[in-house]
Order: sequence, then structure tokens, then C-alpha cells
Amino acid sequence: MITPQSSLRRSERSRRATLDAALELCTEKGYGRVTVEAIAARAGVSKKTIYRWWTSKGAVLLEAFTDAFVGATPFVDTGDIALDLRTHINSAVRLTSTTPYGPAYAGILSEMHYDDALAEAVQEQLVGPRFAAAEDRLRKAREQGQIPADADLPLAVEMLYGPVYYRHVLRKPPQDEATVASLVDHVLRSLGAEPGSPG
Amino acid sequence: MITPQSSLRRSERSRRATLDAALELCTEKGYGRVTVEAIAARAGVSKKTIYRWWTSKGAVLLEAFTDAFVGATPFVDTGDIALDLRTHINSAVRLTSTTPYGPAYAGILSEMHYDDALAEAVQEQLVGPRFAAAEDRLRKAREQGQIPADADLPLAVEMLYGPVYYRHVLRKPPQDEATVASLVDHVLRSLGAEPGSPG
Amino acid sequence: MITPQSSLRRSERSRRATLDAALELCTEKGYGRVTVEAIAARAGVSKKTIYRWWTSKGAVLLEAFTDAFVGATPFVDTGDIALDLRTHINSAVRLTSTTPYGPAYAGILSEMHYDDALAEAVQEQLVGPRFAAAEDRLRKAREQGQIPADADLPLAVEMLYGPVYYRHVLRKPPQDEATVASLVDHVLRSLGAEPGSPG
Amino acid sequence: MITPQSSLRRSERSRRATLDAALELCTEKGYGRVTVEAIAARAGVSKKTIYRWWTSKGAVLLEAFTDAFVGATPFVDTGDIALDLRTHINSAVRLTSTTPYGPAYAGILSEMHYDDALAEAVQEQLVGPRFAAAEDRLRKAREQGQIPADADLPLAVEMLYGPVYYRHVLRKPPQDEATVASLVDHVLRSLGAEPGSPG
DNA sequence: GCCTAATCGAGACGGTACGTCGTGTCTTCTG
DNA sequence: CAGAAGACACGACGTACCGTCTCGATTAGGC
Repeated sequence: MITPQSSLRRSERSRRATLDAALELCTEKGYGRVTVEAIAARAGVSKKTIYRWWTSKGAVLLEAFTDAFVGATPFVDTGDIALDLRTHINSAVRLTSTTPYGPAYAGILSEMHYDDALAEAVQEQLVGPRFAAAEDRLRKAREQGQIPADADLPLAVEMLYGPVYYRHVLRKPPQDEATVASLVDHVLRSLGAEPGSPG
Repeated sequence: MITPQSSLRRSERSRRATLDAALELCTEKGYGRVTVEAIAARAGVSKKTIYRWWTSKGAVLLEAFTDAFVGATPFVDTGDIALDLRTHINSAVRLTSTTPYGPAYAGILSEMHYDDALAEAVQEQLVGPRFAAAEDRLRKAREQGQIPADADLPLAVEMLYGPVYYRHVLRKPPQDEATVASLVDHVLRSLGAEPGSPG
Repeated sequence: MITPQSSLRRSERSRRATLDAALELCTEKGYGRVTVEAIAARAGVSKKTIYRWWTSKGAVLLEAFTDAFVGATPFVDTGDIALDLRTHINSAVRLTSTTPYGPAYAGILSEMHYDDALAEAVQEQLVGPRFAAAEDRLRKAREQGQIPADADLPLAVEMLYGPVYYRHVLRKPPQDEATVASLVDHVLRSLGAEPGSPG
Repeated sequence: MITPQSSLRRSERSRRATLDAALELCTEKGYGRVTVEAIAARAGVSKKTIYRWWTSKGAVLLEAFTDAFVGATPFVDTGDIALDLRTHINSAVRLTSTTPYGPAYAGILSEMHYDDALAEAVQEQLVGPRFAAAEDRLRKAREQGQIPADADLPLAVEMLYGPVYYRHVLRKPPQDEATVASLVDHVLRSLGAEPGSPG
């Protein structure tokens, strides 16, 4: 498992120092050059302690990552579906293009392909909730008649998130806000929605 | 550089053995567990020879990859823009979901984040041409009035490829043909195109 | 110090469990593979407790060792110097060739070279008393005229004990009783003693 | 095995640097504190190289040791048995009491108890030849009538070497030359030899 | 027969070293 | 003379113990 086994005796000091060191090193050298050895040295923590609470470098960074983004992207419902989607996608763009989280996330995505537990954790803790939140917001819009009743919501979410990931994994520059607005408009139009609020 | 230095004396036998061994190992163990050491041993080739012709494991696999897909996805123009886009995207889906190329490509995408030369090579040899081909085909459709004159073509291409990458990097199941067809329809509709040929 | 600090609250149960576990492990794996960690686990005792009462693994085994041999080799004076020396040396041979004490003693001798406190303790508790006992018995024999007045007693004791240690540290098979008898005779003759009782 | 597998490609430079570093560290810190890690660092050699050619720290030091003493103690036959034995035993005393070889040898003796291959190597390369040489010299003396025909030669050799080991392993001060001379005289007398040349 | 402090088990902690593996370079021998 | 074989210095891996350090939970004496 990725989430640590329960223990009452765990040192919060070591935990924080480890996560902070991992993020720092990710910024300085890039995920691929970060080693457990270096994290331990930077954090003033023993390697044993790291291996006691995490299964891999990826698990450490995932925790650092989720820690930082807990509650960071709540999905507020302003009533304006286009606005809310823009807000949501913009936060994702920022997430993946801000140091040190962007490089860290790219690394986590890499590691997912060889580490099943990590893949599962990413799905459950990061991707799943955001995907669901976007789908829920679209569903509400559909119920309110802002988008047609037969709209394919999962497809819409993929069309929204897809380009963000596309740019991130191919190291292309992240979308600016205007591009995101245009993307949201296109997706809504593709569903058959009436042109809504101005981007 | 990724593309090998020219040489008149290069052994084609060693080249093929190396690429084949790399793909085999990728299938068996996954990209992350493939090592130059193991490729050399499997191929019956010395490490020195590998390092002479490639800069990294990623470069070997990229060559194995492009080798296999040279001319594999020509962009035929049938006159039906929706059909041609479906064909194109389906080939990309197949590319990323077929053993051993799917796992290999995931690995290459990982390595791109730490290997600038590899990133450049991927862009030039794989991503760029395909992106351009899709854009060109859309441009022709625009010229023929099948899609509006003000359509944002790069955005459209990103909306088409984005979901493919999204699923690939997040280890979600690849799209089936119906889903791809629906995606293409949605993208065309988002551009303001008239509903076209039935999927 | 090697001998434990005095305490009224010390748990005899823990003490015995520790010593027994240490001897068991010494038999099973050999001194070099015995660790404080393993002793604690086997004894159902915490490492802290071991470190509270002993300074090192060597100290634990020395105590286990001396515990077992307290009063085990009294030097009885039968009036027959050769017989008494044979008895004495035979007990030393048995000491060093009996499981688990032989391997434990070999380990203690090893550790002595890096642990001054242990070296001192071995000298004071084991080697010194036995050497003195042998020398005393020889002195009495000298006083009774059984050996010449100018006999070099310390040299004699070294000649008696030397071969026992020689075989022990070089992992040669221990002397049998006939060999010990012959050794004692040779040593006595070397001092210029009249040939004594038959072996 | 202790003696390295044959190879034509072995780097003599690395070999010497390793042996020298091992001896230096043995002098500085004592055998027990010497680590393969430290030997490698000091020698500017990789740990892998050490593990390639030796099985353990003990094997390294044994080779350093035997290297230094190859041909160092030839058994010259002057015709005077007492003189020759004194020479021989004195060389053993010096061997075990000279930095860095004394501490190194103590460590090797320790390790022998847990490392069967090392034990065998010590017997074959160091102890066996010296024991045989001493026994041979005594045999010649016996043939020449300098000692009785029924003399127990192995026992004599043990009586000669025993005290040397006794002092070495118990960390007592080494014999001086007068003590060695007296020891040799006693042993010869114990065999029934006529008092020989003056010490 | 309580009360309270030392002692106990358990085990997390910062470390050091282990022995192994992979990297990328370099050398030697062979076809 | 390119290529296989593989030794080399380096550095990270993940593990084992070290000796120190909290933690509650007994568990004795002194009251």
C-alpha cells in the first residue's frame, strides 16, 4: 500500500522533513535525479525511516503532492457552468505547470507505469476525485438544462483534461487562460450547449 | 544527438539485435526495469557498442519504435474529414495500446522529462509530424468549406489527441472505435461543422 | 564496566532470558552472526534492557560464560602434581571445545582485541585466576621438592595453556586426555622434574 | 574460495591499492573497525572491485598478510637446532607483534571462526607450512641424534607455538628474545635432548 | 495493601555499513 | 580494426544492526 500503516508513534517531524526535502530536490534536479539517499540526507532522516513509511520515491512525492493540494481545488458552483469549468481546468493547468509540483507530477506519472500501487493511489487520491467533480458539475448543468439531456459527460471531461495532460507529458508550454476558456467553450459547444457566458 | 552518428562500418546485425532485445525486454519487464546491461546481454552485443550508437536506453527504444511505425500511419485523404480523423486517431490508440509499443512509449514519455535530446527527437520524429498531418487534413477540410473558416485547428488537434494521451498516461483502458468516432464527431461539432457522415 | 551496575529492581527473568538466548544463538549461528537485535528478539526482552545492563554483545556472552563456569574448575590438590595439572588442563580443553561455550569463548577472544573493557574483564575473571591457580599449584610442588627450585613457573604455565589456545584459535581438534597427559609430562620434564606418576 | 578466480585482466594497481589501504586502516583503527567501504574509499577503488576479487574483509587482509610474508621466514638450517628454533619462533613473535600485521592477524584469527574458507586458507597458506617447517627441522635433528628417537615432534611444535598464540590472543606482551630462548631450551629438554648451545 | 517510581516490552529514530546492481568509460583479445 | 567481453570507478539501491530515545504497562519496595 501507498498510504502508510497506522502508527501512533510516527514522528511528524520526520514526515514533514522528508516531504519537504523531496519537493526541494525535485525542483533542483528534476524527479529523475532525485534519490531516496538524497532525500534522507537533505531531510536529516534515515533511509530506514523513509522505507518504513513509504514504498518508493514515487509514494513520497505523491504524498507531498496530495498534501499540498488537499482542498486546494474545491469545485465551487457559481451557476455559470463555463466559468466553473474554466476555474477547474485552470487550477489543473497551474498544478501541472508550477514548480515543484509540475515536475513532481510528471515523475509520478512516469512511475505509475511500473508501480501498480502508485497507479492505484494516483487514481484514487488525485485523478478520480477531480474527474468526478467535473462530471458532477456537468451533470448539474445538464439537469438545469444548460446542456442537452443526452450529453456524454465522461467524454466531455476527457476532452477538457486531455489537452492539459497532452501538453504536460509532451513538455509543451501550458495553456494560458484564454486558451483554457476557448477549450471550455469548444467542449460545451461540442455537447450541443447554447453559447453561454463570454470567455 | 539521438540519431546515430554516421558510419560506414556499422554492423546492421548488432543494430537489429539491440532493438529487438530492447523491445522484448520492454514487453517482459516494463520499460522501467529495462537496463542497458540487460539489452546488451540479451542481444549478445557489448555495452560499448550500444553506447557508441545511442545516447541512452530511451534513444534505443525510440529508434525501435519509429522503426516499427515508419509509414505505418499515412494520412489518406478520402474526402470524408470525419472518416479520415477516425482512422488517424484509431491508429494512435492502437499505437499506444499494443504490446510492446504501448509500454515502450509510456517509458519514452517518462524519460523525455529528464532527457532534452530525447524530448526533441520525440517531438520531431513522432509527435510533430502526426500533429501536422492532422492539422493539414483539417486545413484542407476548412478550405473545402466542411468546417468554418475561423476554426481553431491546433485546438482541435489537441482535443483529438488529448484524450488518447490522457488515457495512456493514466493507465486507463484505450478507447474503442465507437468512442473514437464519438470523439471525432464532438470535436468537429465544437468547431461549428455541420453534422457529417455517420460513424 | 563489564559487571553490571548494582540495582535492586533488576529483573532476574530478563537477565536469564538474555543470557540463555545469547548462548543459544551462539550455538546456532556462531558468535559472529549473533546480534543484540536477535538476542533481544529471542529473549523477548527489549534492546534497551540489554544495553542497560551490558555494554556489548561480548559482555553478555562473557557473563553467560562465567555464570556457567563459576566454581566449575576448582583446583584440588591431591598431592600428585602431574595428576592435578592434567585435571586442570583437561577442564580447560573441555571448556573450549564444548558447545556452546567453545564458540562463545572464541568470539570473546576476538572481541577482546577491540574492546579494552572486555579484555580486562576476561583477564580478571577468567584467565588471571586460572593462570594463578596453576602457578600456585606448581609453586607448592616446588616447595615440596617435586620440581627444581629454579623452575620458571610462568613459563611452565604458558607451555601448558599455550597448546590449548593454539588449537582453539586455529580451529584444530581439541586434545584428548592422553595428549594432555603427555603435554603435562613434557612440561614437568622440561622443568627438570623427576619422571612422576604414570599418565 | 579465498584465492581469486584466475583472470588475465585483473588490475594490479587496484589490487595493491586495496591491500595497502586495508593494512593502513588496520593500523589506524584496528581490524574490527575496518570496513570494506572504507578500504574502497581509501584505495580509490570501487566496492564492486573488492567483492569481485575477495570474498570478505578477512580475505583481503589475509592476502595483504601473506603477500608481506612470502619468503619472509625461510627456515635456515645452521646445524644448531636450538638456534634455528629460536630464529623461527622469534620471527613468529615479531609477525604477531608488529604493526600492522599483529592486529591484522588477530582479526583474521577472529574471522576464521565464522568463515570456513578463510580458516582453510589460513591453515594452508600460513599455519600449515610453518608448522611443517618446524617439524621438518626437528625431524632432521632427530635423525642426527640431537634429540631422542622417540621424541613427539608435533607436540614439541605445539609447545613452541602455543605460548606465542597464547600471548597474542590474550593481548599479553610478546615474548622477548631471552624468553623465546628459554622456551626453546625447555621444549628441547622436555623431549629429552642434551642441553645444547647457550642461548 | 496501596503508591510511586524505576524497569520493563516494544519499537521508531538517525546512522553506518552491508553486498548488489546499473551506469558510462576504458582496455584487451578475437574474427 | 569493429565488436564481444568484461574490468573499472562511481553511486544508488534496499536491508540489517547499531546504540539512543520515547512510549504506556507492569511491578516492586517503602509507606
